[in-house]
Amino acid sequence: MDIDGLGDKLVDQLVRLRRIKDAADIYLLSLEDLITLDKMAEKSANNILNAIKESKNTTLAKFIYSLGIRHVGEHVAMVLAEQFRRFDSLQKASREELLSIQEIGPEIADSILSYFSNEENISFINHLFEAGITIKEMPLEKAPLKEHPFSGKSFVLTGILSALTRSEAKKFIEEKKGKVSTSISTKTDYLVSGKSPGSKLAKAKDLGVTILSEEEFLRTLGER
DNA sequence: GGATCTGGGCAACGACAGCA
DNA sequence: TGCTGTCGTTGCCCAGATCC
Repeated sequence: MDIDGLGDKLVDQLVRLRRIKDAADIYLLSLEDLITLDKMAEKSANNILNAIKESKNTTLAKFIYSLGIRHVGEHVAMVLAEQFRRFDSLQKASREELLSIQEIGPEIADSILSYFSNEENISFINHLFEAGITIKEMPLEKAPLKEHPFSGKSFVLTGILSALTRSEAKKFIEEKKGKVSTSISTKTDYLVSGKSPGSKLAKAKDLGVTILSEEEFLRTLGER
């Protein structure tokens, strides 16, 4: 659910002290529950409570990703959200429906079916909704986007970006119908190179990939 | 000011999907 | 069936925020 400030050490403490039994209990935590933890004062506790509150209203893709279904990461979760639009539709999906989706093969389909056939998982999902999680509605039909230079192109990001974070850059590319990958291949169209680029820059040059500086990327992003 | 924790970033590796 | 490209996971490092 991408809650800022809630890392593994804190979760460890919360579980150890029996403040939470599963992830849904995080949404029932109070200031008193947090403030008594090690290395936790009022400021941090309030930051975490705000982050928890903000994460309650989430997107379908993020919610699917957060369930931790094997083989379903951020990308596959987005594919499933685009396809099914509603969480209950995904829950009821048949193997055939899942296999008919581009990028979903038998392993992933079986993993999803297995997850939703487990009663413990269903009870956990119900617990999350009872704790106040809401999923933002997805429009039935997406408004047609004007063709953008990034549309249909494959991107890889390297180095430190100064004007935006990687996740923001990724979000912007995806909004323009581009795709973000983690490794350079012959199918990569653009490498966006920030400060202190890694080995990807050399590989991109070898493969003749177009290299964009952060400034060029932002300028092109603003086009159309 | 040191200690601790988190988040961001990179790299490596295994697993998966798609294709010939 | 093997190959290629992509994705997910994990581990490591570093910088920044916060606590004590």
